[in-house]
Amino acid sequence: MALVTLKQIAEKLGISITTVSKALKEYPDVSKKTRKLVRETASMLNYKPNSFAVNLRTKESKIIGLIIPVIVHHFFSSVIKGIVAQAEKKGYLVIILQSNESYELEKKQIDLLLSKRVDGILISLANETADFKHLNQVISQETPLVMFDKIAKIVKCSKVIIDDRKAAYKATQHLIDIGCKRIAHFRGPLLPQNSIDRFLGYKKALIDNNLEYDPSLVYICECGEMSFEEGKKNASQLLKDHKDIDGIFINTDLVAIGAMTELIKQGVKIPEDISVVGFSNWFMASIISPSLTTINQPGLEMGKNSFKLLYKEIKERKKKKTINYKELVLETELVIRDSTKN
Amino acid sequence: MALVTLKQIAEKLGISITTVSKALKEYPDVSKKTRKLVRETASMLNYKPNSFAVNLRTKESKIIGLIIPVIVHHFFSSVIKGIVAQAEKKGYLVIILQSNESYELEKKQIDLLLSKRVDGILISLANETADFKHLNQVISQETPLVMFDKIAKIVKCSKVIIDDRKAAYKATQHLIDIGCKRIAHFRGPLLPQNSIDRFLGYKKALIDNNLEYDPSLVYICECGEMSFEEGKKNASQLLKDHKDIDGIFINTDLVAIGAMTELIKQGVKIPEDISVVGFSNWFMASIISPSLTTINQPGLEMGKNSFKLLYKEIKERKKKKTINYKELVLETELVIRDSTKN
DNA sequence: TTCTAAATCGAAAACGTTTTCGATTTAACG
DNA sequence: CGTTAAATCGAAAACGTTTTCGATTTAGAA
Repeated sequence: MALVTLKQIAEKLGISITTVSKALKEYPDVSKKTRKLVRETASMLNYKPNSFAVNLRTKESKIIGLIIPVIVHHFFSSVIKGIVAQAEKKGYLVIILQSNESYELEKKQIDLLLSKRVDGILISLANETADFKHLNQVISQETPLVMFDKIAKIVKCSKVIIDDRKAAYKATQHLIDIGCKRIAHFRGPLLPQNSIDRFLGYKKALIDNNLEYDPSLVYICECGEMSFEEGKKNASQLLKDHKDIDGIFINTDLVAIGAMTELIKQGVKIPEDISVVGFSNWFMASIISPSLTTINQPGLEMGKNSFKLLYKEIKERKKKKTINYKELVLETELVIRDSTKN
Repeated sequence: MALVTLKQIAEKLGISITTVSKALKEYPDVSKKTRKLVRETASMLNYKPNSFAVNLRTKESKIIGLIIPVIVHHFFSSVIKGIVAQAEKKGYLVIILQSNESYELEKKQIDLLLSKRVDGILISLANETADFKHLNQVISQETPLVMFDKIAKIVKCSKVIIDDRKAAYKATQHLIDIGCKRIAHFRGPLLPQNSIDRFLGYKKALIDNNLEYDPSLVYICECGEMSFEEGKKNASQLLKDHKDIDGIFINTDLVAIGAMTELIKQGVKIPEDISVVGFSNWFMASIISPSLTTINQPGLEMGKNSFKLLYKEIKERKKKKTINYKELVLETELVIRDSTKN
C-alpha cells in the first residue's frame, strides 16, 4: 500500500537509485536495455514520483495561484475556466482564492501563496485595494505575476485588460446614436481603475457629442458591491431626482438588470421611455425581457491570455532572460438588444 | 534576494539548525530566551519555511483537490466558494480542475491530483462516469475522498447530497396541488444519479396522486448538456407532441428558462396555460419574467460541509483512527414564484 | 595482446526541514 | 563539595529526488 520509491525499484533490479532515476528520464548515459527494464518495472509497480521531493530538488511546484474578488460571478467564473484549462495544457495546476473585495484578505492570500512557493500568481484586484506593497513584494521575490481585469497601472508586471474607456464610450455613443439626450450613468465604486475608466468613457462620449455632462446624473456605488439591489436603489433614486432621463449606461449587467426591474415596476417603458446599456454580457442579459444591450467582455479569453503571459514569464525567468512586461488589451463589442432598440 | 533558511538563522546566531527549528515551533526544550531571540531574528530576516521541505518531511501538503464538471455554473461556483472559504479557515488551499463532464478527463485529473499528493480530494462526478476504478484507487491509496452532489452510491466514502427524489416529489406535488393534471418532465442525461432520482420523485408524486404516469411526457437530455437551448428544443417538441400539457417539472433552472422562453414565444401563457417548476434556484430564476418556481439547492452549504467531512477524514487518518463514512443529506425547499401561481 | 576511447554505472552531495536521542550544562540539595 | 535531576542544546538521520563527477566496464583499434 505504501507508495513506491526509486529506492525500491533499484533494490528490486539490483541497480543504483541514480541509474533508475536517469533511466526514467531517458538519460543517454544509461543503456537502452536497462532503460527499458526500469520503465517496465516502474509501471508494473505503479511508480509515481514523489512531488514533494521533486519540488524540493527542482525548486518548482508546477502550481500557480489565482486571487479573484468573487467566484460566484459569470465573468469571473469564465476567467477561472480559461485559466484552469490553459494551465492544465501546460502541466500546471491552479490554486484559487477569493479576496471578497477585501484588501486585508488579499494581502494574506498573497502571503499564503508565496509561502507555498507557487510558480506564479494571477490576480484581479479587490475594489478596496489602493496600496500595492504586497504586489511589489511578489515582484521583488521574483515570483512571476500577472494582473487581469482589475489592475493597478503603477505595478510593474504584465497585464491583460480590456479598454474600459473605449468600451464605455462605444456604449454611450450607441445611446446617443439612437437619440438619447439626457444620459445617466450608474458607476462602480470609487477606487477600481475600470470603474473610473468606464466613467471617463461615458463622459468623453457626451462631450464629443456636444451633450452636457451633468455630475448629478452619475450615481456612485457606495456600498462597494455591484448588486441587483444596488441597481434597484439607484433607479428609484434617479426617477425621483430627474424626470427627463432617456438613457442610462450602467457599469455592470447585474446592476442594469436590477435597474430595469425597478424602472418597469414604476411604469417606465424600456426602451421607449428610457434606453439601458449594461456592461459584461452576462448570460442573463440575453434572456431577460427586455433583453439587455451590453458590452461583451471576453472572460474566457482573458483567462487564457493571462495564463499564457504568466507561463511566458515563468519560462523566461528559468532561462534567466530579461523579461519585458506586456500589456494585452482584448477587444470588446457592443451587443445590441431590446433595451435600446429605437 | 535569495530566500532565508533555518541554516542562515542558525549561523547568524551561532546556534544549531535544530535549535532554531525547535525554537520557532515553541518546543519546551529550548529556553525562553533563545526562543525569543530566534523568533525575532527570523521575523527580521523575513523567514518563511520552505513548503517543499516541510511537505517532504511531514508528508502532507495542506492542499486538497477539487474536481467539478463545470465551473461557469451558478450552483457549482457557489460550491467552489463554500469549499475554498472553509478550507482557508483550516489552513488548506484548493486546486480546482474541471472535468467537462468527461470520464477520461476525470480519470486523468484524479491521477494528477494523486501524483501531486494532495491531502484529500473532493469530487462531483461527470455525467459520463459509470466506472469507478479511479475513485477506488484513491481510496486504496488512503487519500481521503468526499463526493458531493453527483455521487456514486457504490463507492465507499463520505458524501454530501440533497434528497433529489424528495425534492422532485415536492416540486411535482406543488404542480398537482395547484391543479395540474398532465405534467411533463424534462430530465437530465441517463447516467447521473441525481437525474435518475429527480425523475423517480416526479414519477412517484404522479402515482401517489392517482395521475397517470406517461413515459412519452418525459424528455431526456441526449446531448448530455443541460443548456438553455436544450430547454427550447424540448419545449418546442412538447408543444408538437402533446396539446394537453398543463405543467412541466424541469431538471435544471437553465433548461427551464429556455423552455419558458420558447413557450412564451409560441404564445403559451405561463402560468395560466402551463405552469413550470425548475430546479436549483439560480439567481436568474428570481429575475426573469415570469419568475421561476424552483427547488433551492444550497450550493454554499454543500461546499462547506463537503470540506468539513474531508477535513474530518484527514484528521482521523492522521490519528490512525478507524474512519466511518458519513452521508450528509442537506435540506432543500420549494421556492414558489410566478411561473406556478394559480 | 595492449592501449584508448566510449559506454555505462554509482557514490555522494544537495534541496530544507523535522525529530529522536544522546550529550552537555545548570540548578538544587544534602 | 559531590551527587542527581532538570534544563538546554546539537548531531545525525530521514524524507525522495536530481545531478555532478569520478569509476568501472566494454568495445575497438593497433
